[in-house]
Amino acid sequence: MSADPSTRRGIPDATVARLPEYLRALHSFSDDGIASVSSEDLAVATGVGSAKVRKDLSYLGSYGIRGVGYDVDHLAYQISFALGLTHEWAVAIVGMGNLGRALAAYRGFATKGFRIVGLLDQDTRLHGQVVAGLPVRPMADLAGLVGEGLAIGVIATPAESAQDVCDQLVSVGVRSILNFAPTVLATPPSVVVRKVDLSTELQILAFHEQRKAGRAVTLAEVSS
Amino acid sequence: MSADPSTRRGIPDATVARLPEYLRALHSFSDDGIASVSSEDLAVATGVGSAKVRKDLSYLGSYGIRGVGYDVDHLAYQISFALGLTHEWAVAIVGMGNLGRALAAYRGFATKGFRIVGLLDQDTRLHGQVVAGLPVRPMADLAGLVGEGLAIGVIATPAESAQDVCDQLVSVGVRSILNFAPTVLATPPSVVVRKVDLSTELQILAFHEQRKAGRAVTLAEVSS
DNA sequence: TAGATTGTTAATCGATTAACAATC
DNA sequence: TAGATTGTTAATCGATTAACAATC
Repeated sequence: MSADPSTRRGIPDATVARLPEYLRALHSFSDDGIASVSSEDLAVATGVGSAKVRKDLSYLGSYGIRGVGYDVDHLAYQISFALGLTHEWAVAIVGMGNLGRALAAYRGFATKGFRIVGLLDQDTRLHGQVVAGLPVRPMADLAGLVGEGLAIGVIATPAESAQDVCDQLVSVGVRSILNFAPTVLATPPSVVVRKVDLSTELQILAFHEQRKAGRAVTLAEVSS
Repeated sequence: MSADPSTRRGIPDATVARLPEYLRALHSFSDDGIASVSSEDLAVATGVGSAKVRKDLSYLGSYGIRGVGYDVDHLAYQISFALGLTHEWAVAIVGMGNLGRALAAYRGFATKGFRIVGLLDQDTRLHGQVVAGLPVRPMADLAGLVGEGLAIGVIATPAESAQDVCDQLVSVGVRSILNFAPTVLATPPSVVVRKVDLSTELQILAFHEQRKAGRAVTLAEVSS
């Protein structure tokens, strides 16, 4: 039984990355007044494949009912619990350029259980400026924020200062970092870094686009 | 020999996703005046593991020299070629909210071979407004942009309008889409969609943070 | 030649998928 | 009971890794 707590640890990374997607779909079903869904319903809503949905959910425990499906609200709660979303997480954003300001203004965080508790920048000229209702603060305020529960740091600085900022986050005890700067960060193994890189995403699309263009040329040649 | 053109197709997805990272490292080496690097040098710069670096590069061909390493500029060119970055790609951004504006202002695109050729929004009140030097245009202008070479569409709208915008992009012939809206897009199989979701990233970090917090509690209990 | 480093092999690991017994 | 759908198994697939022969 994978509901056994002793085997409940060790949810595969690929599964963890899909859990937020299922959660979003479940919230949407709940908003539509749908109380129960099958793995096939979730598959259609997330584009994931019903066998994979069932396998993923089985890592959390046995929360479905054979012949019936999954209770929408109960499953949503179980996924939230597994992801650690049953309490709020405090987030700080470092780097108040265009991207940092956009992130600070983004409403999606609050509704998902993340609270922005600090906006920071190394540029003293920005200190005190109000962005999305919060004052921009100096890096020296980091330690105090950690005392207030800061758990996750978001780096939205240029590449050049990202490692320095990362070191400061790590030194005050932040162990989860979301990095938007286009650079690889060196951190101790205890720190988890996830990276979002806009140029990398476009480059991967370019690779596929080029392959499609290549095929189109081949077809054009064949048909001429 | 994997340099054989007949086997050069079919670079694994995981490898494609790492090629931009190698390319960035190589540009950095080149800027520092370094002409030749080993797979170990690239491993350190990218955090990837030298065996994986060599395996990844072997899918492109045999561009290294045994006992010596890789010529920085030549390897950078080969990766650029494989990714389809030897010519410019035209990009349109749809959705001129905070995020869309930040993306429009981002300098990183231009230096990587992507040119923003259009900013669009469904809101008529924004039309004509100038963002990052370009006027915001109505969705009806999309078809014309495709005629001018538009290849990649970036969706930076709220979730509610993302599918509609996506359908419009697909209908005019855009087959590569980068989606920042927190929703799953339905597209024909010929369209490649990549998704960047800020909330999902934070939720994955929350999962790991929670596991660490759980361990810390256990340790605290043991040591008390 | 001696030392260094690639490119490739083969073993291992982790993720996906189809099928179906269990069971509501 | 008959129909539906889960949870799990086992096969398959793809990615990672260590080791080393090839070779500069």
